[in-house]
Amino acid sequence: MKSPSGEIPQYLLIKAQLQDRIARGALKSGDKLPSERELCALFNTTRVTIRESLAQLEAGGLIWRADRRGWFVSPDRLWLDPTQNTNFHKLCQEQGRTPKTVLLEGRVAPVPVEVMTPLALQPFDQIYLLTRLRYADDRAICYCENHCLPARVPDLLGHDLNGSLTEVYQRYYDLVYTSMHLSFWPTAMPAQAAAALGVMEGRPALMLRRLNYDQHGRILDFDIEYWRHDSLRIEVDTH
Amino acid sequence: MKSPSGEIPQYLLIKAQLQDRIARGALKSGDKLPSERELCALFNTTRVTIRESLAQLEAGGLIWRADRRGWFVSPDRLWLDPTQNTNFHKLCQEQGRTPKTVLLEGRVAPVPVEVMTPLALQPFDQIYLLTRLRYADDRAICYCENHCLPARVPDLLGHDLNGSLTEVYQRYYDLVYTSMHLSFWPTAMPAQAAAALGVMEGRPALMLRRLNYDQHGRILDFDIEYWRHDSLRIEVDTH
DNA sequence: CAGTGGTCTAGACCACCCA
DNA sequence: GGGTGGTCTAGACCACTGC
Repeated sequence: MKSPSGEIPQYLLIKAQLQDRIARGALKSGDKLPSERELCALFNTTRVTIRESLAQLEAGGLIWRADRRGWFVSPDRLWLDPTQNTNFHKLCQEQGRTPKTVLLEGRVAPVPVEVMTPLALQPFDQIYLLTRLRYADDRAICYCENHCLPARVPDLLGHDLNGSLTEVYQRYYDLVYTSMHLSFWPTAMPAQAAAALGVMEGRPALMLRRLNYDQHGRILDFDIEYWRHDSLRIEVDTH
Repeated sequence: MKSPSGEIPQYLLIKAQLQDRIARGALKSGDKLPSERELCALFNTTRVTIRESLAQLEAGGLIWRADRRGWFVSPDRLWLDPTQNTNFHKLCQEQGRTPKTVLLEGRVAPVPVEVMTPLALQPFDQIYLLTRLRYADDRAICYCENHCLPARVPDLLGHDLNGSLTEVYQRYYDLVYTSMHLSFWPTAMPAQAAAALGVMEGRPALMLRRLNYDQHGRILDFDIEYWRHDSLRIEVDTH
């Protein structure tokens, strides 16, 4: 059955029907959608078409896919005011979610080129590179690389980095995030972040870069974060 | 030719090659890519596979499609600090781009539900609804709906709204944008915005909502903007 | 092991754009 | 009118998941 000329394409009709079921609560946050082949049978079409509908719902942040496990209805977005110096754990708790941060790797590394300029370093300077994964309600939603200056936080790797970095800074180094320069834009999920988050490489993501300053106005560290694009809403208040 | 087991899929290899050509400048901003069928021949594969590669490059903001005209290399992103009260025209000029704003429609309308609460209105209150399209270098990049309060700006529709709204507010009503509450997240392009921007419905987009206040701290208006997701970078400085 | 999603083939027809 | 992208069909094989 072709979509006749001038009409709305099938995949948009299917998308609308699925969207409707989600809006009406017939499919709730966390629910698994029927398998692609079941959807094919339901809507009497082929997988290519079904997958076009699913991809659009994914782009809209209504559903997400767990690699090879199927499609699920997305939970509500976490929201974040980047100008407030709150940390991830507090944020989650205020919004009724259960936070978790896991250190994937912590090591000394030469400064990556794209981080060199913001951190005002030379090509072969060394930094602490922390790779961490953030969860809300046991769903991995953010892959995070912290580039920290050994001059500011000597022996950083000796501490437990599975929690809030803010608190480690404050407790052991007497350093407080005070201001920052933040930039972000939609991008494609890079391979490493994709693998850690269990999403597919190249799918839409939200990239966030943050250059942090301490209470003395000195550069403190530089973060690069990749968020699942359905998991975050940014709120800024200039009052 | 199948991608043998355990190897990198073809579409990622093709994506990488195209990405490489763009990075090396063999394909420059604004250039048109070869047609999909030519790419099929070049990489010895089918359109489904090629289109997967192109979709990923699009998701990453490296290329964009002009409906039924082909694929083009994206220009650099405009950047915007939402906490600075600058307007679109100044922004473009500072970044060496040629701005243009076109009024698509201006009319009195009942307040849409999702705008009612932020504007502190009642269900059947009326507003001025402006629908505008913003261009940088003759490429439509932002579809914008302004919901303005008749109480603040009586007779707004009597003025020329093809330029900066900021300036109209200031010149004729002595009102200045002073603070705002801003929220945004990645979403799918809705039908109306898609049609105006000449992109396809459902493709990734960046949605931005802004509640503006005047110099007296009163609510002034509410904007909903849809940006091509490859055209904007947000920068916030909390110094 | 049955079924899933991930990837891919080799076509097709259509509306629309541009020359 | 030839070529483009937009949509769709009807299959296929694979690696992996979950039972």
